[in-house]
Amino acid sequence: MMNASAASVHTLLVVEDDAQIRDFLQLSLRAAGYVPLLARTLAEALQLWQDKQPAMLILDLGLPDGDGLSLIKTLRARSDRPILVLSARQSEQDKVQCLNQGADDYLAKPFGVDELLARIRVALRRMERMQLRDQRYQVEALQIDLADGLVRLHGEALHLSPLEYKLLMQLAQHAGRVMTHRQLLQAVWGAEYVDDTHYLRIHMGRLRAKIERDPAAPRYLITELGIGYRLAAS
Amino acid sequence: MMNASAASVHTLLVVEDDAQIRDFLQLSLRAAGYVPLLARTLAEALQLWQDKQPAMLILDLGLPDGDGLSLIKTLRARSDRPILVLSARQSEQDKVQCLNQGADDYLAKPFGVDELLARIRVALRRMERMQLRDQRYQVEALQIDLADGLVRLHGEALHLSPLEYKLLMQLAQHAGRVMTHRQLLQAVWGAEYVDDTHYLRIHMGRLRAKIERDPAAPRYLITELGIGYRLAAS
DNA sequence: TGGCCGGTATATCAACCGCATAAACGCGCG
DNA sequence: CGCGCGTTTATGCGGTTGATATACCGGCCA
Repeated sequence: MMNASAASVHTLLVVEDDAQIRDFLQLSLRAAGYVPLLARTLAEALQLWQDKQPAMLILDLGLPDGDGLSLIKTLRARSDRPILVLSARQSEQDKVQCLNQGADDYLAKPFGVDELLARIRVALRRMERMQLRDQRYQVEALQIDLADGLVRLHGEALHLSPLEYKLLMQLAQHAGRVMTHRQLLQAVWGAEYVDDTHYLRIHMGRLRAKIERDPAAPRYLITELGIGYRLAAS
Repeated sequence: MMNASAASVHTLLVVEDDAQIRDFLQLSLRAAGYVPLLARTLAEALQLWQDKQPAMLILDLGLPDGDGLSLIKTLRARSDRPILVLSARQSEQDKVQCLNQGADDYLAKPFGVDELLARIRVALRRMERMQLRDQRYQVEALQIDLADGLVRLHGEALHLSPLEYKLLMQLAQHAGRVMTHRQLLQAVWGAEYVDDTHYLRIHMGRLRAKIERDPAAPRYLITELGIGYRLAAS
C-alpha cells in the first residue's frame, strides 16, 4: 500500500535574505514535513515559482533587490496560491498594504514556529478545497472528474480500487502523452518499485477490464510497446 | 479607499461580550460598508448564524457562557465560511489551537481597525472565489436543510447526535464529491485527530443506522475504499 | 512456414488490510 | 442514579493486492 502522506507533500517557496533565518525556516519546515525551496532574491523567487510551481509562498519583506510588494502583485496576478508575508515591520500600514495587494496573511517578527506552521496549515487546507475544481478529462464515453473523485463511463459512475484510481489519475494528468513504466511505478508505488513492471501489467489489465468495452482492443488505455502507457487524448 | 460596491454587501456576525468593543466594531464595520450582526453569547451567535447565514464570523474569545473554541468547531463543521478570531490573549498556544480547529485568522488585541478591515477583506475576497453550493440537499427520501439544520427521512425529521450532525453536514456540503478521511476528521474533530480513522468508521456506522434503510447496502452514505466517504448526489 | 523469443496480457488463489459491527467503558448532566 | 453520548476495544468479513502460472502476439530468422 502506498504512503498516504506522500500524496500530500507540499513544496513551499521561502524568500528570505537573512541566512540565519533562512536556515531556521528550512529546518522547521522540513521537520514539519514540507519541502522548502529557498530563494534569496526576488529574481530567484520568480524563477523558482515558475519552475517548480510550489504550493504557496512565504515571503520576507525587506529584500535587497527590490520591493516585496511588487512580487506579491506579480504572483497574485498569475496564481491563486496562498502568500504569507513575514516582516520585521510592525506598522499597521505595512500590513494593510500587503494584505490589500493580495497577500493572504501577515506575520510580524518575532513569531513562534508553531504559529507559523499553524498559519501555513490554514492556508494549505483552504487551498486544497479550492484547487480540485475544474480538472476534468474526457474522451468519448470515458469521463474523469478529479474534483469529485469520480470516473464515469457512458455517464454512469464506476467503481475503481484505490490503486486503479491512482493509476488512472496519473495517466489522466498527462493525457495524450506517453508515460514510461518507470514514471508510473514511481508515481503510484514509489521509487523502490521502479523496476517491477510486472505490477503495472496486472493493474493495467484490471483497469482495462473496467474501462474498456473490448479490453483486447483498448480505445483509451494504449500500450506503447517497450516504453509505457498512454491515455488517448481527444 | 473605495467602498465595496452595493451589490456585494456582506453580513458579518460579530460575537463580542464587551459592550464598548462591540459598539466600536459595529461602527467601524458599518462605516466600511458591511452589515454587522451582533451577538453577546455563543447561543445567540449560533442562532444568528443559522438564521441569517452571514458571510463570515468575527469571534472574540473569552465569552462568558462557554468556550469560543467549541463555537469554531461547530461552525466549521457546518460551513466553509471564514472565521476570524479576536483575542486579548497573546499566547502562541491559543493561536495555534484556534487555527487548528478551523479558524482562518487570529488577531491579537490591541489591533488597528485598518488591519482588521484588511483581514476581513482578504477573507471575503477569498471566499468569493469559492462558490458556495446550495443550502439544501436531497436525494430520494433523504433531505437535509443546512440552513435550519434539519434532517428528514421520508418527510419526517430524525434525531441526530451533535457529532453525527456535524459529520452529515460536512458531507452534505460537499455532496456528490469524495471527502477524504483527513478532511472529515479535520473538520469535525480537529487537526489533531487527522489520523484516527477509526472514529470515522464508528460514527459513520451509526449515521448509516439512522439514515439508511439497509445499512449493509448504503444508498446515500457511500464509502470510497482507501480514500474516504461520499454522500450520493442526485 | 514454423519455431523461437522478448514483451505483454489474463487467470487463479492466498494473504493482508481496511472496513463494519457489536459491545463494553467513561463521562457529563439532569 | 440512570440516561445519552462519545470513546475504546474486540472480532469477523470482504475487497484489494500481489505471487505464480499460463496464454498471447508480433518480429525475426532459419
